[in-house]
Amino acid sequence: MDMNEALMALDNPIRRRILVWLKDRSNFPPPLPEHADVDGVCVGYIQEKAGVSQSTISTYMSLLKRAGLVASERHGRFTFYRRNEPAIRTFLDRLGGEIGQGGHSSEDIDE
Amino acid sequence: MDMNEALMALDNPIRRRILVWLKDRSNFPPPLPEHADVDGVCVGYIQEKAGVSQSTISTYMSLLKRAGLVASERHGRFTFYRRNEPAIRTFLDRLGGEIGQGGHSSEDIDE
DNA sequence: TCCATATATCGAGAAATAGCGATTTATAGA
DNA sequence: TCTATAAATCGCTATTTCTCGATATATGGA
Repeated sequence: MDMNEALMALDNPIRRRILVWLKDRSNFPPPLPEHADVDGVCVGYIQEKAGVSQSTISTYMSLLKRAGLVASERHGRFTFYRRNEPAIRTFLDRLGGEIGQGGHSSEDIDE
Repeated sequence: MDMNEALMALDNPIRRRILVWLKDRSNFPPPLPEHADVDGVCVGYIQEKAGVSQSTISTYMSLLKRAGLVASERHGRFTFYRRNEPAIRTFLDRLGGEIGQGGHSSEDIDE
């Protein structure tokens, strides 16, 4: 969990919205029957909702994944992305611990 | 409180550290006697601890201030910066509300 | 008024990011 | 094997950010 990468990934309204959308699958079209049990949303659906190009959405999802905020799973030709809840919680906890009120050492901030 | 600006300001280890340093004045040299009662730290001390140029620290503090995360107060030739605790709390609350687990609408995210 | 000092602002070059279309890769199915 | 499709990667230009030194501004004191 690289705080810089996570903050960078989140410094974009569309990428933040994607994280929010992924909370609830009802934000997306129903999955193909064969994927009814897969946990996550395929890139195409996210792209459609975000309204950016295919290459841009792929880059966005890579950034979110590199930051650890989402996880991906490939099923056939489709890549499904889902929130990485423990990582998101860790990120929020660490950010709050660092910059929030209360004692915390700045030594914990990695370059 | 512009979330984008705040996240951008925080996507830099030195700026995050400054916010942490400002929690505790013992991180800085003792104030001039005449400023013993002033709440905040003057730019020069922050610059010295951060180890960046004078113009850079001024820019850093402007970014943090523009994001609302710090407030400033001028006393004579000195500008004192201090944490804006309510704003920091608001920022963390909003970020947690948005991207944290639990129901929240993505409509709340401003472009 | 004149000077010293603290900070802000300006201007610039380097580096990073944004977003796109084109291309490549991987996979399912005919 | 060949084709179609989903997604990733590449290459590009425009924009933004980074960081600095130089300059400007403001203020207190001689």
